[in-house]
Amino acid sequence: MRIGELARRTNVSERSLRYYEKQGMLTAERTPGGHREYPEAAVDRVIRIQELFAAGLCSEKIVQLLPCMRDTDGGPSVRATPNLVTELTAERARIDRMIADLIRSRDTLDEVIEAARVP
Amino acid sequence: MRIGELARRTNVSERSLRYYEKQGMLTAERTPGGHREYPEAAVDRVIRIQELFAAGLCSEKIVQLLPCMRDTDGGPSVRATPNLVTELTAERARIDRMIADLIRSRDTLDEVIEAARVP
DNA sequence: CTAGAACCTGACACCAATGTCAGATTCAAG
DNA sequence: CTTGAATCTGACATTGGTGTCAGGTTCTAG
Repeated sequence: MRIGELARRTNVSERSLRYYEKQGMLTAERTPGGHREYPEAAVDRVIRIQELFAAGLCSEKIVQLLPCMRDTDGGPSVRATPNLVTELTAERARIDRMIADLIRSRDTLDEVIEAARVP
Repeated sequence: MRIGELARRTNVSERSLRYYEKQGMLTAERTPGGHREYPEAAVDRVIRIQELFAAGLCSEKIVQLLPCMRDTDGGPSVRATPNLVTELTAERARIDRMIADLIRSRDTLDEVIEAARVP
């Protein structure tokens, strides 16, 4: 598929898709004229990338991580180096703290919302 | 307490504390010479602010939200307006999605970490 | 009184993903 | 072939919280 369709299906702007490519997180074949041609699996990949961004990983980490992920198409996955594992473990801890924070904030919002609802 | 101690105790830079004040999220008495003097409750407040930032709320929303929060010192809290409640409800939904995303990303990391650990 | 630590304001820089625009090229349908 | 939609590259702007520096003032221990 081409970039327009990928953008529509993933809800990610074309701008961002090109950015992902430049960062090495996403690759595409090219038509003779130079237009990008994506495989079906790109949809899942882009969604994964977005999730990882949302989790606070920078593109550099994601670049390292992606080849180690079991893609939905079951492609062969690279084994993470010990060094990468260390980094990812730290990221995991950070994500845990993030989730805890979010839950506290959600509780705070719930309190305020509830207090406004009931006299 | 003064800004240095507050910064140390909350792990938030003095720079950020001054910024919070300028945005109207944090107030402080002033000494005759102009130095900020914070009450003990400021510690909790700053931590709350950080959590809300981490949850993706912008300072403007936080400004509206703060007076509606039951402070740890049990101060009188303002009732959220219906309009604010609507906005906060949307934020709450966003936080829920965020948590779901984070959990998926954490699972992804776990998979990669586990795959690297076991041959 | 004094020295050094702490604080003040204001300004500029940064980050990293994304938005946006311009001008040129390619694609696909008629 | 033509034409309009889609895509290309490259450049500049934005965002919002934070870092950092400069130059000056205030505080406090001795």
